[in-house]
Amino acid sequence: MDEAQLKSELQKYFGYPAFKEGQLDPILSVLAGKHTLATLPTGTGKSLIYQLSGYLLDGMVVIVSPLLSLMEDQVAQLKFMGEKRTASLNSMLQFEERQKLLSSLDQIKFLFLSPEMLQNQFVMNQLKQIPLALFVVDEAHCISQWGLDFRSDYLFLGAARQALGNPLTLALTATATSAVMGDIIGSLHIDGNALNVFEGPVDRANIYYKVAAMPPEEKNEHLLELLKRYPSPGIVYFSSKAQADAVAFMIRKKTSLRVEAYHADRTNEDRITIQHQFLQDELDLICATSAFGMGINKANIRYVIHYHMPNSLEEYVQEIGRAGRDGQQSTAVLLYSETDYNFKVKMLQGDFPSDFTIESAIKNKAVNPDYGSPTEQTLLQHILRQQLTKEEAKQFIAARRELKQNLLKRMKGFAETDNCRRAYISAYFGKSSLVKPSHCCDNCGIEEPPLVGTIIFGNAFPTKAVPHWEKIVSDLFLL
DNA sequence: CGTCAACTCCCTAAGGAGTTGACGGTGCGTTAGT
Repeated sequence: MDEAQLKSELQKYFGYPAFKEGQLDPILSVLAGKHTLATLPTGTGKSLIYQLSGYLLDGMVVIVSPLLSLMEDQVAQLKFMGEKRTASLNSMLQFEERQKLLSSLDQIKFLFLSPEMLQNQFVMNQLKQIPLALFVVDEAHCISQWGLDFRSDYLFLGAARQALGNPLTLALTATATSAVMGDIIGSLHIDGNALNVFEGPVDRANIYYKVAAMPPEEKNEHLLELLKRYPSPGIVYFSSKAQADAVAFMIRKKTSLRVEAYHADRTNEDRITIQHQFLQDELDLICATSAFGMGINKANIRYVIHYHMPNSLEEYVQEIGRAGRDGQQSTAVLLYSETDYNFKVKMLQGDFPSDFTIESAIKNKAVNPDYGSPTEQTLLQHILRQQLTKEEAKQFIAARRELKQNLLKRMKGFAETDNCRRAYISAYFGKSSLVKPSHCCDNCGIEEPPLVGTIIFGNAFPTKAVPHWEKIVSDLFLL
């Protein structure tokens, strides 16, 4: 199929007159029967790639997705477009619903599920009965980011693929270094000769980069100064749930900004409500941990501030990439402190099993569930599955530790460089050419660009807060 | 890493000095049944 024919199919199925940048080539590749890995910035219509390809191929499209909320969003979107042959197979289904779905898979065109679900033998047996058009791995960087120490089922996607007869495969992600792409291809057991890779742009020209170095105790003050100048909405990222809560509380007390904290300790209901309010512009900013963001498609986010740096530049780029999807000028600020870096280095040490733990796990052929963090246990289970010797296991752990430390060092390098930060990111992702926008970064000696929008800070709702009775009583008795 | 809260000790008791320990984040599916 050529480009002109594809365009008319696009018109027919979706009513769009033209493809967005980066969509066409992966679709042509898939339709030519090639396994395909494509990196495209979020918000540029990644899902259309498997949707249109799926329509033009016979059989069911299976989409592996990391989050229940993403599956539900995608199903809702397809149903909204009139595609009823869509379902999500996950733990939210009642047994009867699940049974009904699994016994009528031949009625389904797009099936969403988690990597964990593909470990279920009954599910796999049902899937094997159905001809597959395409096996899609959405947010494929999760394989590399989570597979070894967090959600090990990501490592078994390759085995699941093979059990399903090596179906045509499409892996999609926003950004990936060559190392991450290597992890993805390797874990999926894809034959490199039958693979096409398409890399989209990494740079986001409308985001201005800035790093402000300061000791931790000055961050609150500095953050308030920024919020005084920046129009809503925005995101502030933290690497601790407690600090996200504390700073959200502080902002609520000192400004009239509408703010909520978002992290894994919030209830599901709260998380859904907060996300919804944010999307509806009913919140000005969210104080979040890394739990917030995947699948968030909000166009008008004006700033992303990092109260703490993340563990890698990949994560940083993903998180700041949520700003300025509408193309308007936006700003990314990192509040950098070497204390934070040292703390993360220390934490990284505790993330890995000691030699003693490795040896006893291998000796007992089992992981002691009472000892070590969940991530350590996941790593040990991997060691046992791979049947590594003690020496191999120690080398594996040492290499893993070094890799994580290097990721962190490159993040630190970004914060501390005196050269162009945009160029640093570009080089990190292996891009050779870079066109610098007029508002590049603080190191390019360029003033921070003005942002368009309404500044709320302290003047929108001048309310004198009435303290809760418990607070009055507590103050009275100096509790 | 370096800070800070909680604890112990002193012993007349109170509160000050010294010591110790804590200190990060991401989510599936799970339960019986096909």
